[in-house]
Amino acid sequence: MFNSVRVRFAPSPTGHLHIGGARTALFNWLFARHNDGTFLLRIEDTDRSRSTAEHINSIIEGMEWLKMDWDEGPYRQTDRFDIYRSYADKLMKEGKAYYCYCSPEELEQRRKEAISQGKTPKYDGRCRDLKEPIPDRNPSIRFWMPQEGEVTVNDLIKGKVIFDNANLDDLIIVRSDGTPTYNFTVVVDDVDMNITHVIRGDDHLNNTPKQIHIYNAIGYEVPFFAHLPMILGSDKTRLSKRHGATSVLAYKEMGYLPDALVNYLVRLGWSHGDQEIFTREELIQYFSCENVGKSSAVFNPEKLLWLNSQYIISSRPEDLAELVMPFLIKEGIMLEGRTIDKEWLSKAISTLKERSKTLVELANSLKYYIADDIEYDPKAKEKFLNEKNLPNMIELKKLLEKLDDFIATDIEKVFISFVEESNIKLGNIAQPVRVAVTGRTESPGIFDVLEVVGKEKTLKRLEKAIRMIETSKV
RNA sequence: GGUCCUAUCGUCUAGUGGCCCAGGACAUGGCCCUCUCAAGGCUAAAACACGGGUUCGAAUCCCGUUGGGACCGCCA
Repeated sequence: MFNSVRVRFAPSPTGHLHIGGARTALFNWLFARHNDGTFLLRIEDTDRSRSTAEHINSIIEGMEWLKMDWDEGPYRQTDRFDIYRSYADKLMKEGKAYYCYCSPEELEQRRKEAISQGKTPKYDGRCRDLKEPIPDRNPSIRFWMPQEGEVTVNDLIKGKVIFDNANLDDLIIVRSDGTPTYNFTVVVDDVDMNITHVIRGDDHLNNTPKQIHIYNAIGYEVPFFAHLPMILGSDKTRLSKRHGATSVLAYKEMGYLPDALVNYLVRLGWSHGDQEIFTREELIQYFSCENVGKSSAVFNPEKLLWLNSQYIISSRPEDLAELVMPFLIKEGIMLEGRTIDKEWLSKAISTLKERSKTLVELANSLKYYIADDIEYDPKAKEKFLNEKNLPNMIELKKLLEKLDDFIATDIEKVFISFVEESNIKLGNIAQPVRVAVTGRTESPGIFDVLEVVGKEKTLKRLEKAIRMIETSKV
């Protein structure tokens, strides 16, 4: 039994935080929070040539955006080389590791040969019993893997998985330049950081038996393992750039809500009966490795989009007003630094919530509320802003001018009585007005639109439309 | 090629031997609501990969086949 749960997310900063990584992080985070444990962030940057500070920042930004807070770290493996060194020395001293003088080129050549002969490429162990160093060569350090027997991985998700030791390679734990390698650093760190549960992608399942042997050699108890199924693209191959956006921050820019992404990601592989939408609290309360599926899942952008629209619908307009602000500026709908009446904006948003699937869509719809002037959609203009509708528009404008309280219920009364008196359908007047005021054929209910746009702008826009029709008449 | 994982509607999944001639959700079609567009409601079509066992009984357990995926680096 362990005292308390300690889990970690250990990304390599060779790219942005992507969908797959984010889900791994999320499951770790949920597991920690559910068990009242500790969640740590560890940057695995031992590959110095491919790791960048920019990616570290981007990963952290992604984590923060998704509101997955960590209790310890971020640790960086490059800060911990002394620790790996001491463990490597210990293994050398105990005869559990040895110097290997084979050069990468030689190894590569032997590997190619093995493959061409149809054999499994495997290190032949030729340096194991070397008594004398080979001069003028910097050796790497290899771990002496047991050659007989088997290891079993007791996986919380996959169950019991048995590996034959004979298939395991003597892997390099320290490169010839003195830097440690992945399979060694993970074990040392997980031991050193008292990790109780290793939750990661199942692409690591095959590494696990090797790591277990390293745990044994170092003399530490192995943690629990949970290997998560992969996320695939629509063609069932590993999710990559080919499948569209894979960076978490790209979804931020496309106007997705972090909670929606989290909700979508958690349902890829995990379920709780038939429930589709969860609050964070529910996720933390319900999450368990037992309910994680074993098979890989295909990433489905349409369902994510639907979830996002659901989250927008259930958000408070005031909150959406804050969230949409950067998009209004980015889309050039609002000038940076210009102030806007928050209460009015919230009212506008409440009419738009259920027709916006993303914050970008919301911002674009907000355009006809905020802008001083509107542009007509050419087709809409042609169909509704014409001579046929002109008399009605003129008449309605007159009636609206007389209205003191420019609120939806009163506006509606004006429309209804006008429609009854002139014996036309509501649509016959609503659509031309809609185009005159929004420039489009689709919008929230016209009475609400007019109220939000306000009397002054409404009349101005109607006037403009009327004049435009009149001048084009000649 | 070797090793390992995996297999329910197009997709995400419920299902842990009888409650299942398989339920929910996205997407798709139809209808309702309606000033447009949505949202919402109703509804339709849509799956246990295949073959053997075990069992009174199998989507569920076992074996095989096939399909899919991952790993086999001085990458992580």
